[in-house]
Amino acid sequence: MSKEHLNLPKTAFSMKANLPNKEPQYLKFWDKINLYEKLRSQSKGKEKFVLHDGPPYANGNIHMGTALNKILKDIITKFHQMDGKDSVYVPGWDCHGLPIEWKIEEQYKKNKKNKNDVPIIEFRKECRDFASKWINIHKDQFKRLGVIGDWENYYSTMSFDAEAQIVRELGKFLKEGSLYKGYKPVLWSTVEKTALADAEVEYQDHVSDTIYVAFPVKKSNINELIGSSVVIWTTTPWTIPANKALAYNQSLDYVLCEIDNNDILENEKIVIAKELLSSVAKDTDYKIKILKEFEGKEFDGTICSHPFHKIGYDYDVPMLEARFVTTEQGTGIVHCAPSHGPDDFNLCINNGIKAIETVDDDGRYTKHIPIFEGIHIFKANDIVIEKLKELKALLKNGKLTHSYPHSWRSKAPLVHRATPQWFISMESHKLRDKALKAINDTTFYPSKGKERIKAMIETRPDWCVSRQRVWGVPLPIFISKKNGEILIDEEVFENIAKIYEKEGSDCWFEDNFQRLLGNKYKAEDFDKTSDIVEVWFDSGSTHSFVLEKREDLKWPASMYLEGSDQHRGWFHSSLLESCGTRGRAPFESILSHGFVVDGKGLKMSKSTGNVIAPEDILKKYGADILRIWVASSNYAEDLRIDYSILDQHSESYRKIRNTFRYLLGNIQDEYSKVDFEKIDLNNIPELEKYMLHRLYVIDKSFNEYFKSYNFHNLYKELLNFCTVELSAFYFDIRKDLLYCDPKDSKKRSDCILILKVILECLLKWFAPILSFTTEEIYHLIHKEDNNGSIHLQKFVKIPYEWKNEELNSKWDKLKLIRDEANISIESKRADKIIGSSLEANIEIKIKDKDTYSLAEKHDFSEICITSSASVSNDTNLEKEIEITSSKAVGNKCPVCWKIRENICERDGNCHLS
RNA sequence: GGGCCGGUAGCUCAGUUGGUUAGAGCACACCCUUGAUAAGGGUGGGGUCGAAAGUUCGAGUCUUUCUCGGCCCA
Repeated sequence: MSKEHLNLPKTAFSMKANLPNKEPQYLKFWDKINLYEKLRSQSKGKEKFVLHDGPPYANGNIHMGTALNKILKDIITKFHQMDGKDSVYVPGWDCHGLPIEWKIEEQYKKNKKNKNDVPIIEFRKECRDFASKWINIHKDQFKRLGVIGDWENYYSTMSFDAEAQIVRELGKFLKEGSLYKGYKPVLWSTVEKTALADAEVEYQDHVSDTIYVAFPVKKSNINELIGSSVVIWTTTPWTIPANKALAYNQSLDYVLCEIDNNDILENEKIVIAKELLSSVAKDTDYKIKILKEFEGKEFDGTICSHPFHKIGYDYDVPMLEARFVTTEQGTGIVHCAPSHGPDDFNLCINNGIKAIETVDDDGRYTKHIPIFEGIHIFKANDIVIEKLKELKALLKNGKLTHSYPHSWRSKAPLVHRATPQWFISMESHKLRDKALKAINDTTFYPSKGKERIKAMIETRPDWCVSRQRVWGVPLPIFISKKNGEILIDEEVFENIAKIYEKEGSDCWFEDNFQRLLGNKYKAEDFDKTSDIVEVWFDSGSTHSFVLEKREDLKWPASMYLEGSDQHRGWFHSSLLESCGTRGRAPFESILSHGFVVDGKGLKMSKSTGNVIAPEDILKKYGADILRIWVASSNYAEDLRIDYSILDQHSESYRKIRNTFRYLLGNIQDEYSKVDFEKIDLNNIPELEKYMLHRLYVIDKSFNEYFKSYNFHNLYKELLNFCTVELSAFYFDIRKDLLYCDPKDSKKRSDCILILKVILECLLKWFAPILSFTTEEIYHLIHKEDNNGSIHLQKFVKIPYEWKNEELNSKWDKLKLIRDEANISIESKRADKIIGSSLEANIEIKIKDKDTYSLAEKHDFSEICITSSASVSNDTNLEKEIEITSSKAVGNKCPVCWKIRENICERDGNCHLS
């Protein structure tokens, strides 16, 4: 008997995947057939699923986080597409902003060029070119991951229509009146007369004046405090005139004390933190006696007077609870000048105290600072100290050398200074309430995202949308020279937008801005602001210039999908922008994923040396392995990755690949579509019927998992199906039939039919994840469909009739018997009595009558792959099942390799082929 | 420092309202097979569920503290 007479598997589907080399061919193919266009035209009129792309910043190569994000988006997009929707994905990029400006300035630095010598428009052009360059690089990197989208017509925040629409959006807030002018501290250089970004700051040692200042208590729930003074310590005496509040920590203990020299202060009793008592005593050289101890939380409701209350500073200075107050230095009570520190600003704004313009561009006190107006802040310390002494408010002064921010350019010390900024109010037009309601109307995956963003919206201050930079959309604000009022006229905003649509926003920076104003107003009557819009407003508006503007999309989006940091970023800004302008969220659902960390759960960083680049993975494993990693990881938590984890996934991939290979080999790559509805369930073997039931069950949970975006369980289900139910069970049992039966026997044909069914199911189930491999298989079995693609297919519809719970529970029992048989065979194998299971005969004894009557109808030599099997009933058994195996004696059939005493009916069966 | 989240076998993950001896796949070990062959099958070992305390007849599950890690804020 020669092997040619057997029906051995034969397929062109290689065992070795060679993904890194093969995948790029499919990228070219998708390009060639214009897959994206095909998908759109094919699904015209179908219900839309729009996953709106959160724009990555067009700067630097992609990293694992971006790869994860894009693959996850692609998997979801493909799932919905195959589910029968028109699932549209339009990628986008965020282009404006400081990091790009910074990159260009760095290049200037290298070339010894001065930024101030370069015209703004030229500088902006360089920024634009820089962003364009990275968009193109990103595009190729994202495509390589197998992501299908409208790469030709992507969106960007720097496109002319985007810049125009951003103006229109701001116009809506201006018109409504929720966009107002306020003040906020920024790091300011009085030398360069400009605000500096964090990246432009250098820290150097600096000698500062230090002062202990007493604030008389005016009102308190602790009676003993009346007539005492709360003492603060600061290294910036010049900010004392701008003081508006004091901060304490409710979890610290405080003391009321008496100091030995009662002539120096207005009040002889002082209040400081208990823990800092000795350091204050040492610092000031006073003897301090404790009169009373109390907890920080008792400060609640306490109001002090300003140390200058006698000379016109007669406002209340409330004591506010703040966690940033520590006992590292000072007195445990911190002086707050909302115009001169970010902590101070935030604490005060949350308590209804706004920052004002206390210091002008040159560094001189403004009219809001009585007595000191016109004095330069760098010369003010001595004057302030003198005044404090005079008014008996100074406990002690000294000097301190500490690390202090300086300008990287001029090396001059910087200050926090409140500058005019533009804010969107959270309250004036109920933006906070609208946003909170919108959160409730949104579905979150995972659900914990809801609480996270809710907590932020509940407590966030007004949204500052202005920045003192140049690479961005200019704030479309004109201020009347006559009365200082903002020009609010929709016609003007629309006029600007129309101009931007044609030529972009560069024209804002031209000296003559008459044409921006149109004919209605005269340029000479107005000042033009020089601020740009902060980039979160840009990206928060993408819904308006992408979702609303494009015919192929819909508003609101079906889903926004980003890393969990975007609860404060894009989810947040999009929510506010849309609630402010349209009263609802621009998304129906939000899916947030965790961060990529290394195999130990630590964040990736260059210094730790645990960074893995997507490029390395693509080269070594291929995109499909990376896609498996995405699908199999639980995105609700952080996602671990290292080479051992990838090795493991690539092992699983091989298992899946070989499952396909078995299917393809046995149908000899000759696939024909099976009409699921037409399978005659009463006319196929029970095992095949059982497999159809299994397909039904898997499909059901597949759909449940997909609908809840539970991919790691979905993937696990599919992988287990391949491993446990197919490879180790069904395929193993059916090898005998497939290899040894006549090619056209009824039973074998039935099996082949089921293999085709399984192939189609698996191929489609895996397609959104294994985008390349499933395409390879699709083309192997659809040679007629040259320009087709697996990604143009729909998921299978499994007939309800395939469901057969009764059969399922029956086979659960039969499988238990099979397990027992394997254990019995294994013991004989260990004793070297038998090798392969076909060398065994098994004798099955069953205690339970019902189980016996169920089992006796089956050929266990087939189920257990042995040469023979007997089944008998023995109610006297101790165990439920008892199986003895023995070495089969006789002749090995050259065809089916079963060992029989008689000649096997398959021996010499020459009509096999 | 604060807010939110998490820590279950080497790895990826299950573990319903607290209820038998905590599961699966992969990996690993050993064996078989050589007709899915750089494949396939079988058997098996492996976990003080991050730590401690508490509530309870009973805790992976509830409470508190601690610890490690992540994101955001400061």
